[in-house]
Amino acid sequence: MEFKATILVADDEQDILEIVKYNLEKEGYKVHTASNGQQAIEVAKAVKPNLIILDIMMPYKTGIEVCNILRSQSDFNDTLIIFLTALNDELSHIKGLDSGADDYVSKPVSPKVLISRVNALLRRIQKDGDNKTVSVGNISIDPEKFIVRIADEEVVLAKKEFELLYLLASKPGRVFLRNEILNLVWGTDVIVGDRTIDVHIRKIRQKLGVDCVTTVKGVGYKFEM
Amino acid sequence: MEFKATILVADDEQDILEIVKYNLEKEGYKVHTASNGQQAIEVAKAVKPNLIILDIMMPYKTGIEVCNILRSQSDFNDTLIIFLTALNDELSHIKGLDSGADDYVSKPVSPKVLISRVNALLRRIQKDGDNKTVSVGNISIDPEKFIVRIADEEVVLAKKEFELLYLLASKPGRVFLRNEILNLVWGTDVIVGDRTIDVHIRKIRQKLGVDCVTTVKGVGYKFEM
DNA sequence: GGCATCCTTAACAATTTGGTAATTACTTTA
DNA sequence: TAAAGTAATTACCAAATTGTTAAGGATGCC
Repeated sequence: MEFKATILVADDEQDILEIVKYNLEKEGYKVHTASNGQQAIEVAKAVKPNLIILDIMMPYKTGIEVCNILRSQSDFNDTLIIFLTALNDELSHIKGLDSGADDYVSKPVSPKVLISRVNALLRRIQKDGDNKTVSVGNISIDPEKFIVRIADEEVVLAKKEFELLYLLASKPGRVFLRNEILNLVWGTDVIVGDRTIDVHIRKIRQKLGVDCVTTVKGVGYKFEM
Repeated sequence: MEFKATILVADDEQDILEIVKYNLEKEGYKVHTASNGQQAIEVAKAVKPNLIILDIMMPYKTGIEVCNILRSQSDFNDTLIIFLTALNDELSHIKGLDSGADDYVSKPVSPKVLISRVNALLRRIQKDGDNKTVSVGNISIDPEKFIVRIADEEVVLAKKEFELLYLLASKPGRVFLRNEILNLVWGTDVIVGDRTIDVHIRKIRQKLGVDCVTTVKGVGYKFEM
């Protein structure tokens, strides 16, 4: 993955949008922006960000409304939400958090502090074992060297095949839904047909020779020995 | 679960300790306390809290030190840490978060806001336990791996069978009306005949081999050993 | 440019599944 | 005990899902 995470920033003040965007990008995040509530929802649906920084007082829909709408959709269960707002009273603070947000930050705030808070939240959901070699049974998968070994025998996989296998093997036994696979291997912005997954799975099975990828009909695939 | 979660509060000011403890308990949390850094570590190891509220300036060990020590132990990977401190400068704020804490709150803070923040953090963690393995007797049902085990023997169920069994087993002993089953497994917008449930129940019983799904005539079905 | 490899898609085959109907068996009630 | 209501069983078929193959465009390498 190229970016650490994808973040959507929604604020109706252009200045703030730019400052925040600049600082987040400097930190290695992929940043999208929206300048009102309605737009925030649209962009969120389109790019499925990992985290959303929301102003509260915005035209069309307030941040609170946006938060409520997103929280009511299971697609956004894992999406972190930070309110970044000039509203500094206790009640807003509590209302913001209780509406399902993960953090509430009052303006003005230094970019550094904001970044630290973003990092802190994302740290929690960051995938463990990011670039580590996975070993299951006599199969080992090394994402750094891009090598798969079966009983010390080297197997050459193409990029997508490798990524797919690595994903499945990163949590042996766990079933990955077709949707999850699409999101995690292909990304949310690429649209590929369902057969594509099958074909790659087939190539993996073919090349590995060992039957270690199991189909769970109607659900997805899993890796197991 | 008796308590919503277990929380450790560490502060050297007795007043604060009591106020925070009182408010957290009112909210349904199990609360332990410590009045210095060293003690905080000991209590943490003893009770394995879900969340720790740490003052920074404490005798023996500062909150930052406590945080670093705990974060270096894998036992406390999932333990949430909130700094609650009078240090209000930007640098402390950043240092606190970057040392691995999940939130940083400056004193003075209203108990309500603190509670909201605690709730917000714990909400995240508890969501993870969403699809968790259900175990009753020697049967375990793991929705992540999509596996049913009876005394370590793996049983393969089809999707609908699995969903149905998982529903029943999620509340052992509780009777699910046919209507409930239809709504929860098939959804409200799908219309299927009554016999359909029977047939799936039958397949489950057949595949499991153990008689753990009981018919309650005229009412519905329940799971029990 | 020519060649090889990779990714994706389309088309079709193979398989699994989920649902229904028909029949039988069981329970409850009158 | 008969009748009515409810559930179990069986077998079958349609729909959904996945497997397989082949082909074309894209990309990179020599």
